Amino acid sequence: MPELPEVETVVRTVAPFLIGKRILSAEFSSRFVTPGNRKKLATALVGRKIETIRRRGKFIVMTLDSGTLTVHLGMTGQLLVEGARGQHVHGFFTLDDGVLVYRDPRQFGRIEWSAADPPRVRKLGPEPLEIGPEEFRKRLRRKARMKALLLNQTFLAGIGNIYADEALFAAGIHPLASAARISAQRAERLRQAIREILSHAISLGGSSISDYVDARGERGWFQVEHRVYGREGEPCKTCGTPIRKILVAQRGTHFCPKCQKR
DNA sequence: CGGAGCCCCTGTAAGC
DNA sequence: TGCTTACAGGGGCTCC
Repeated sequence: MPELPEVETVVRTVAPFLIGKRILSAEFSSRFVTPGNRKKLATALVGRKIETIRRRGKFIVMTLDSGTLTVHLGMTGQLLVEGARGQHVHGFFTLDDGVLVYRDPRQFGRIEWSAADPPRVRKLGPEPLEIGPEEFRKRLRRKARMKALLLNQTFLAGIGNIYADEALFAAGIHPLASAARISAQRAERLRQAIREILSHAISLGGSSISDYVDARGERGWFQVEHRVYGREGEPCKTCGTPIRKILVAQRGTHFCPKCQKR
């Protein structure tokens, strides 16, 4: 499931192939990935030149010579610099040099074209790798439970289920802890943990749990360093206590009941 | 505003 | 073995 480190890796691996390229034609086949008039969208993109590409939260934002193309990978989306039309391919771009393929078995991803950054990008909270201690503490003054807050993209942009669980473990915070009651010290520990975990995950090309690969089709390696995510019943790497899994905000939530007290 | 609950989707795995 | 059901989850939505 692509979160900040995976999307960052996709952007880094796709950028060298895309910058300066022109879209000769585009085809879209999913009414979920590309809601609205798909033919119109395809036509609008013909002849457009890709000028910049960046990550914002879990979004891939491409500036074209006219308009902005925004891609969200959802759960199983892949942006590939080579490939062919086939099963689960819902976006196919012919460029003046090569092709760009959007593949997404579950179709939770979205591709949209707009004049500027779309509202859901504008609503995003700060980048977790950029936020400072004071702004972070200020944003924690909320009643929400920590796990739910970390998943909230208007709080911080880019953290999903895996990195929320990993960061809370690293900071010794129980997922059900109330955000507003986190001490200043522990809040700063959490901010640092988020930074370290996301940076480390980026350096390992992200986490490949099911079908995540970067734009070249390469898997990431951070999954082998997960301390809690996907480790229900296995011993905590710090204290040996079996990792527990509960449901918080409709998401599977993994934590160590001894290292993460409420 | 918070949060529960549901929905979109399909591959995989568990249950019968 | 083969069918059915549960589950995985990002994010948008409604409702309280």
